[in-house]
Amino acid sequence: MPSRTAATQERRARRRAEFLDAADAAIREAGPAVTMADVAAAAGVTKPVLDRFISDKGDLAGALADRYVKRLQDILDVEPTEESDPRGMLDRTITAYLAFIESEPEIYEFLVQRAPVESPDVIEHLSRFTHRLAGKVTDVVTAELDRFGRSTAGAEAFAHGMIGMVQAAGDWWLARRSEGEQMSRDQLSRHLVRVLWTGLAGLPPADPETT
Amino acid sequence: MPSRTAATQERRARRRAEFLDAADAAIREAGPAVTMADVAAAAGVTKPVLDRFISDKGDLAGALADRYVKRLQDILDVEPTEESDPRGMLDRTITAYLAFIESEPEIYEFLVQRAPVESPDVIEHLSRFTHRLAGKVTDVVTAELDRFGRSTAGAEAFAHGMIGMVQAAGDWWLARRSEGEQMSRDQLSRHLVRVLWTGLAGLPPADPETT
DNA sequence: AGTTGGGTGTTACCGGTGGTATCATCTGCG
DNA sequence: CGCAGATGATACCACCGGTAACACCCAACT
Repeated sequence: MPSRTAATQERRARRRAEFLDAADAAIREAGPAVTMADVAAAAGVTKPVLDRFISDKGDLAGALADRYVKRLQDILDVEPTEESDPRGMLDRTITAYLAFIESEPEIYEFLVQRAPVESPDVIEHLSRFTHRLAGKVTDVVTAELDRFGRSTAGAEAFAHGMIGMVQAAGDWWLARRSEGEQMSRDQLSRHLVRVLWTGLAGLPPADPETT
Repeated sequence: MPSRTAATQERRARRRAEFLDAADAAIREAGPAVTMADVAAAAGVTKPVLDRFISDKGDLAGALADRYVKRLQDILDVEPTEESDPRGMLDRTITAYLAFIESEPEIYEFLVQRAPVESPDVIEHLSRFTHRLAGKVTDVVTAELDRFGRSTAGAEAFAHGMIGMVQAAGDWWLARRSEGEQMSRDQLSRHLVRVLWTGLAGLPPADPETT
């Protein structure tokens, strides 16, 4: 009867989650360059205990990346309003993204700068996230291009570039946020949407001999 | 008379450059995750000798970043052709950038992923580079916006976003480059230019406009 | 009850990497 | 020759990630 082991596994999972919480707190407090000892200390235990639940640093980075990515995904997964206006959705998505990086800069930095060098797993994770996101964007963009009668050939490249544009503009905005008067989150989002949306119209018409 | 010391300093500088060459070679051979010992071995000496000329890993990363950034800057500093067509310059710049990351992927990865975590110096370096580049782009963009009679308020955000778009699209293209038939460097560049250039027209006021 | 075994904790250690102190050697030059 | 400074190497330290070994606790079985 595995009632014992089942309960144990339950506990293990909960414990692991606690350690991830501790890591989360440690990152927020000590910055993105946390050590395993820091995390263990934040959880009130010593290293080997931590290791029983989190195999190595790659595992930690992977698990945290998973959490953060899920959170980000939830945040970015804006409800398609009744009329499902793609441009409005894009605006809301970008605004949500900016709000995220603004509220959790340490975590953001850990996620995109520190974690990937710890394990290829994280790279894979982030890459998959980006691709899922780019996939959605590609769908929306492709639909819109069809509506405009434009070639959809470069839709995927455009989607990836679009994500990069939002990220870079977000980094810039985040770094400048404190200096003097700066554009608001909503202003930046609207600005980017405007540029990107109009950029769509720059794609060539759908007849052959494109790109 | 400091002829002795002057000659020595000359030698020191040359030696340092040799070690940087060795580091360069080591990165190309062993990937972006080089250790100081690797570099020392590549230069045919032991660690402490290396340390006499390169104070620490941050120094190494900084010096390499400096080199690579200079090279990239030279590459991106396309000659303004007689008619100084801004759109053509943008196209040539992007193409040159893509050629760089395609020819030196290890160095590119070291520069943007590994080196920044080694020292804030590198972050500063890259940040300055990006800002210089964004400054130039901002100038061009602002001029163009003026020509179109558009607001230049978001020109800087646009410039940074634009760089991010090119980088993200470049990463995507680089990763997919080997898989199946993929768009060529020139195609991607043209594609991005088209999108970005038209995006300019999406910038707001001055008067109501199309779509 | 007592024993037993899995879960939980700690101390002590290893291997690797960045960085340094100390000592040996070579070179140029009066 | 003999000195000084530059150049070299060995041996070491500190820190971090990771692990082995051992000690405790508590529930379950007999």
